[in-house]
Amino acid sequence: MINSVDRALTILCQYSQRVKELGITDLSQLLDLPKSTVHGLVKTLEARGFLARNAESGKYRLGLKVYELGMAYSTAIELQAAARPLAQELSSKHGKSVHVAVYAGGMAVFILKIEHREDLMVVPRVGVSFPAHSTAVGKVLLAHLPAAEIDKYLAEDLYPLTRRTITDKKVLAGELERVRTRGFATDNEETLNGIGCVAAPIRDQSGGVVAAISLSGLAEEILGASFPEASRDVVEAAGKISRVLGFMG
Amino acid sequence: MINSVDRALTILCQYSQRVKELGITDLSQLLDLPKSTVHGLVKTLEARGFLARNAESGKYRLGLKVYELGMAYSTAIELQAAARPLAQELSSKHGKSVHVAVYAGGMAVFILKIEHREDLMVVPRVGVSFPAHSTAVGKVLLAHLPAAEIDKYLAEDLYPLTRRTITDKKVLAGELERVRTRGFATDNEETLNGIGCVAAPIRDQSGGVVAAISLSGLAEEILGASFPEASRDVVEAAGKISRVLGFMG
DNA sequence: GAACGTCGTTCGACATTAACGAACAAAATG
DNA sequence: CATTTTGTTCGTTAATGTCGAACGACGTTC
Repeated sequence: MINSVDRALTILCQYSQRVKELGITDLSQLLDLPKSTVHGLVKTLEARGFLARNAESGKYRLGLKVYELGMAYSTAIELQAAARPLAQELSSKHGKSVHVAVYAGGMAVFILKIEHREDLMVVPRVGVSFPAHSTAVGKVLLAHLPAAEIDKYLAEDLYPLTRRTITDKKVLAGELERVRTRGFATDNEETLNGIGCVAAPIRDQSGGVVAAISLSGLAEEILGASFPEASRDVVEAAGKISRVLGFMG
Repeated sequence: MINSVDRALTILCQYSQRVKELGITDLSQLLDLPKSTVHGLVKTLEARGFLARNAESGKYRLGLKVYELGMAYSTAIELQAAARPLAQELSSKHGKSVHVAVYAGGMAVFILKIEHREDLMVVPRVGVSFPAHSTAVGKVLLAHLPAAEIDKYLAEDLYPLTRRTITDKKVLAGELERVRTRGFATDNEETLNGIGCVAAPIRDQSGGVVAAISLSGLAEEILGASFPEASRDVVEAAGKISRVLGFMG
């Protein structure tokens, strides 16, 4: 692991959809490094277009190169191509939002969203991430990780997002076991109050789970009267997408 | 400029929408560096999620972190928010595709596309870049760069994309001057045979040109009978978007 | 309007450490 | 089964990234 490279990447990781601008001093505090060290790293990132300086504030934003590369992220492109038509179909049949997410570092990162109505905006925009232990897609992805990875996740703090978020390791471990046997996961107001989700795993030709698809709506609806149909359709859509990706079920 | 960081970023820059996977050996040849050096850099990039290893091929792809950061590229988010409604309006009025692009390193990078019909797919997907000297948006962006930057661009080879691409420095310099005085640029089959575009500059509160918007269609249509209306509407849309961004014209 | 604080930037000395090539193992290829 | 190419490891060396202090440029405040 190369020190300076790791630090440069850590600088980039400070940015998010919420954190748009950071100055040299901000970064030197965040990384706990001398300003001169950060300066050198930032200037290198700027020269390659990974950071761009805001003329008025003097602070740095993410550069265009980051955007270009982000749009070249082939995994998302391929998953989107495979999932979009079936996700659209699922969404319009139920009149609810559909999301597709992948796993990374304890988070479910959303790479596709299809919203049926603007009034129920669950995921602000593609690219954001939610904790794996509270969301339905997160639980699906978590449940199919290697055992060692699951243990690592369970070892960390299961922080609550709502009153219903599962914060007990034993309970979550049992829930993940249920996800594997049932073939789908639920989120009963564990991430957002009033919102419920049902999610199922998407597999590729290797048989491994590469993503998860979910249907979201009011918890009382989706986990109530329409639950049998919703869970069936989500699992079915996930299966169809998996087959598009080359999975031989 | 820090050597190792620069090299790591260069590795990332090897990837594009066309180049999805690269192995250690591929990269060591591309960068003309020993394999062991590349190996260290790649492992660092992988540890931070900027690269991900494909289990079957053993080669490396862009990692999810790149996607997350790309979706956090605030410049594009803000421009998209400001431009989308007006671009949509422009597109549906003319029944043609509309694009918005920004400038970086001699290229026009597309950050928004609104297609009216699927049969006329000019820009494959957002995030791709086209040469600045052949496209209408490119000429607009080029024309409003600092003089030193323009000279630098003109000093390089103006490679042709079609028979009509401007490859002469003097001619292009004159064309850029016309773009500044007229307030818009055209692309008369200079990028793609049969395709014509009209583009105008988008400015922010500082008055500087931050992006360009274009209307594309069959060259004989858009640069023929509908040219007066098309150029007027594109310039008008660009002006409205500029005002949304805080420009006081 | 002057003094202060804060910002990004430059510089040089020091010691860390990134870079390299060779040798290794592992897998694909014929 | 031989051969080539892959990714990986290791140890040495000199290159170079790191750091703190000092600088100049803004913006703010009293």
